[in-house]
Amino acid sequence: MKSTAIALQTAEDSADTGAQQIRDAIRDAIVERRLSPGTKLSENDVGNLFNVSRTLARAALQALSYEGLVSVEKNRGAFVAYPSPEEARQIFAARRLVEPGILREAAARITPSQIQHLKQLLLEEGRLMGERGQTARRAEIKASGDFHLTLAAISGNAIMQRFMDELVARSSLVIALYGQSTISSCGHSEHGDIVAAIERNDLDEACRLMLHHIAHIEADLDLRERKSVGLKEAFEL
Amino acid sequence: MKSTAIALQTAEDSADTGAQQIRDAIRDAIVERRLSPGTKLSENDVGNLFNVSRTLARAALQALSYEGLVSVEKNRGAFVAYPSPEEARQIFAARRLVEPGILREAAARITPSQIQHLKQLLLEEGRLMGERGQTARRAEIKASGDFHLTLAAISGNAIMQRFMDELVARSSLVIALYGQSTISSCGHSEHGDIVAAIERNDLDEACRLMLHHIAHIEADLDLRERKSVGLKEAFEL
DNA sequence: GTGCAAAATATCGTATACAATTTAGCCGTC
DNA sequence: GACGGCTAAATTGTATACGATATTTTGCAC
Repeated sequence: MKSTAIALQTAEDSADTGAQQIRDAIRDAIVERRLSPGTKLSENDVGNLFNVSRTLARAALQALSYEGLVSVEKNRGAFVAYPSPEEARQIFAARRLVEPGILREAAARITPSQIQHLKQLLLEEGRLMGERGQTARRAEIKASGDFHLTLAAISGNAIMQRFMDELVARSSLVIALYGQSTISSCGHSEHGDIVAAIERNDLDEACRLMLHHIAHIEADLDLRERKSVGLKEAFEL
Repeated sequence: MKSTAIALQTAEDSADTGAQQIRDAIRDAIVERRLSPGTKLSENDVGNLFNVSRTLARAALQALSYEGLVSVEKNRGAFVAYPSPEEARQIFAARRLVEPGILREAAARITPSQIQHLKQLLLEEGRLMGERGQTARRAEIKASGDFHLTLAAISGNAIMQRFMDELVARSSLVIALYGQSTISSCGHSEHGDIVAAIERNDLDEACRLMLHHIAHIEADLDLRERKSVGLKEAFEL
């Protein structure tokens, strides 16, 4: 198997050049659920896949481990993160904690053209929901997260934006693991409601809706401890 | 110069072994202000200082760059971060955003022994304020941050705790750069007030005090744009 | 055929080596 | 004396190499 999916933006200004691209490519693959939780990411394989040395592969995996998307176990290797139910709860607790604040900040600074941009996103999201197929599903997942990330971007705080990046990405992992409903991106309409509340400047309501929205996503999860079923238990009985 | 200051905790379970120690050592040096913003951290020097190869030095610097304590510029090297006034504002905005929430969560779960622990910290902090000398000053800086970090730990959310780690460390950098008053750790008494409010279960007041406290720290900063004064301007006139 | 021990294999941890880029010094010209 | 370009030194970017640790396989005894 040769290098399959690269094709990302050219480059940023910071960080080491090569590793960044690999990092982003893997990150996208995880967020779009082409890579399942627990999948082993050996440095050799990653390096071969992107035609770089283990050095760069390793750097990329390290970077991903800082965001919690990959867990590296000493002398054993790197794996796509497999968040525990407790971790999942903490991720959503963190989102409940920060997203209302981000929303308030964003609403305070939002411009008409940015509102337009948000609506554009919503439209796109709705369109994807109608389509069929894996690619549409993946795009939909991404679009669903993009709504929250765009709000963070509008808030104008780069630090919170980066944090939300991490939280949204990890949320995607959690949903992949524990999500029940087939509807991957829950409550598209809820996004619309939030925008509407922002537009009529009803911040308290917007925050309430945001919290409701997050709770709604979380409610779709089945966070019972799974005892790594891959063993004989799966076949007994 | 040989290896000077190591002596940290032995090891953790995750991440690569060696780089972690170096990372922590440099991190401590930055937070305690033994390393000034803008100081160049060449991979060679770091490696020599800790008697490891550039590989590990590089990994440590990369890790620090993810926390925003070090900025690596492509093909130019790594430097102790020199946060811009805008960055400084965002750091404190982020703290105002998350710390009340963390405080509420912590207060809801806090046990008597943890309250005791907090008071212990306060005592230690007060003791250090009385002492003289660089080492006492450094310990005081660390203790001041530890109060906020302990609260995050008590909240029981590992994700928020890690985020606070980053925010507190970066705050230390900002204060080193833009702080005016000689009193490095402002408002020790404010920490005490917060604990008191928690103890009598007055959460709203505790949050109010926390926000006031953060604002107080920020008010001591002089966040005017400094046009990299290292040039001729410093000598003209 | 099952269970354990030991070699073989795969994979990670770290160091070293080489290529590419930037920075500093030098020299000649204007 | 100041400016511009050229060469040399220093520093980073990436690859390869070697030793250490974990995993799998093999072989043998029971």
